[in-house]
Amino acid sequence: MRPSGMHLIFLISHKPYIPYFCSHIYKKHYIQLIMQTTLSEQELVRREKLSRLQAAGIDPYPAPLYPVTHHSADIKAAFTEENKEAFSKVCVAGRIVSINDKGKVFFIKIQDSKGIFQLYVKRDELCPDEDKSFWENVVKHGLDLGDIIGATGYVFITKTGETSLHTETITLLSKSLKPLPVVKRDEDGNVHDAVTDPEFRYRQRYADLIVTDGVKETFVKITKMKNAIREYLNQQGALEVDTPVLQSIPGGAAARPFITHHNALDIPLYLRIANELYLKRLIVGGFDFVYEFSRNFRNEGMDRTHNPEFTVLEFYVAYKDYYWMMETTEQMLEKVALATNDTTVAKVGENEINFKAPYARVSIYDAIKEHTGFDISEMDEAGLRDVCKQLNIPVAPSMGRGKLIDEIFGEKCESNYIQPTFIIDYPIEMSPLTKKHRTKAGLVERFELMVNGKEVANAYSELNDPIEQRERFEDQLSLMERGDDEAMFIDHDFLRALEYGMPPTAGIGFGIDRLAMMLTGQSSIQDVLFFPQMRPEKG
RNA sequence: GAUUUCGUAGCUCAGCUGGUAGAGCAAUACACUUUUAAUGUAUGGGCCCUGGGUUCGAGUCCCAGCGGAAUCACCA
Repeated sequence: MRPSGMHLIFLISHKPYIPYFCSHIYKKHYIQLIMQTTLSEQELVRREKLSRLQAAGIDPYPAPLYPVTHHSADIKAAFTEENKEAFSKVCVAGRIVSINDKGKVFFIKIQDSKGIFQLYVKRDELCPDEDKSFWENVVKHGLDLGDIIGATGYVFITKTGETSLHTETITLLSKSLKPLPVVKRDEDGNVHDAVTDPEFRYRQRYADLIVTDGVKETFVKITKMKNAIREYLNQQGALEVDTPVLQSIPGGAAARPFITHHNALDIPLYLRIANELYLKRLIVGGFDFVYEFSRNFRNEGMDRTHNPEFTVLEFYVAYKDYYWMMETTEQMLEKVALATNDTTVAKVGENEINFKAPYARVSIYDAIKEHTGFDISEMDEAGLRDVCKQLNIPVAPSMGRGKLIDEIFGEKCESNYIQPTFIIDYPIEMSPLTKKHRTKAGLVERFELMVNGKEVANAYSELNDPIEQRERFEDQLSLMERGDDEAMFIDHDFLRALEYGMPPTAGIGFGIDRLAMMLTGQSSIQDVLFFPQMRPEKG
């Protein structure tokens, strides 16, 4: 039978802040969450330890800065018996990840931002006098896995050969009240009892970062990748810009938007599905080369390659065309891959993908001919429907010629392009913002970059004829009337901008999360987003 | 949205054809002054996801719900 204390309810002393717009249901849910948090045995033990530390005059959450001088990995890399003088006064800090209690000696491993480092903590060193209360109260009975501590001392190498800190002082910097999952690593580097539950890992990414090997490294790589992209573009003279996330007309892509409401204006607003139309307005305004890492929002399904919010890098360059853009793309990706992984080859599952330029260029008609045997270049909508039927591809009546071709390609061709490949010259119906092909009737100057069977980038010679752009928008409108809920709206302000005159321009959008997946070898988008979208936790 | 599958201690996981729960790590206590997945001894810890049903009896079987994952559909 548990003592009643085990059922302690964690009460908050002040009134919880509940946002005024919360519905009654959310309010109820929120209060339940706070009031019904029952503590586990171990959580209670930690709270008791906290009280005992405070009673002993130790502040478990001290305010002053802690003068850290070294990081774990730096000491391990630099320390030798010969230069030990340089490590005679060292101050480190980190989270306790293991405590090995040897009686009057503790081996405590702390994890800092660069790795794990061992503290050798001897009772008579910390408490040289008769008074051993600090040892008893803090080291022996006050510390837990997960606590953040600081330590000073000198570096040495133990009998077993591990570079360690001979500890002279220990300071508790933050008491941990919630036990972390315990993951053990043996001397061969094998991990035991790793946390594999995706729900835990994604919901509590903070804990995942502490406990799961390689997670931090993945995100560091992603930042490197983005930095390399910025560096490349900045060197080309590009200007990084910001454009609206809240838009009254969600344009630039075919997708279902999230809708929200602006109270003061009393109008609906949409979270952007793309930033394309705004970047082109800036080209009209006289910038030659602009880019933006655009967080886009699409109200569609989610799975291992789709998150409701995701990042697209778009850039637009005046006086260029899509051929120029292909060259720029392959040059940039080669450099970015190299900067991220020190090699142009990325391993994704079974496949080795080489980002070294140049990449193959295949027209979409050739791709379809190669993988299905059908030459559809001259076919009308009825012919395409017949081909889809023969290929067992389900189609909807709302689909026009362009969409049908897209279906055939997506179904039968896309997955075959493992190495980076430009698929070029798309049918006009599926590209309402793209310039007509200079020589091939019915096609536009557009390419998609396929890598590992997935679309990574989409680019074109931008349509800058305002009259034709208006007609293309109107075609979209008729698609909408046929029932295509992803067809584009007419953006009159964008048309007005084009009427002032936009130089010939090449533009591209990169799926940054997908690129991140490939360059870090992850197979799900959740593993390249710190906080992937999840269903709300139940109360 | 559809199908399949999973949900047991803080963590990783056992639990057979139904008989009201086990291990390792973590926790608590003790021992051990250079350990390394430390060790030894002892102890505590479970609304077996939730709600129904079948049954003398359900962690186990059935139904519904919640949550996760995989596959498919839509999309990047």
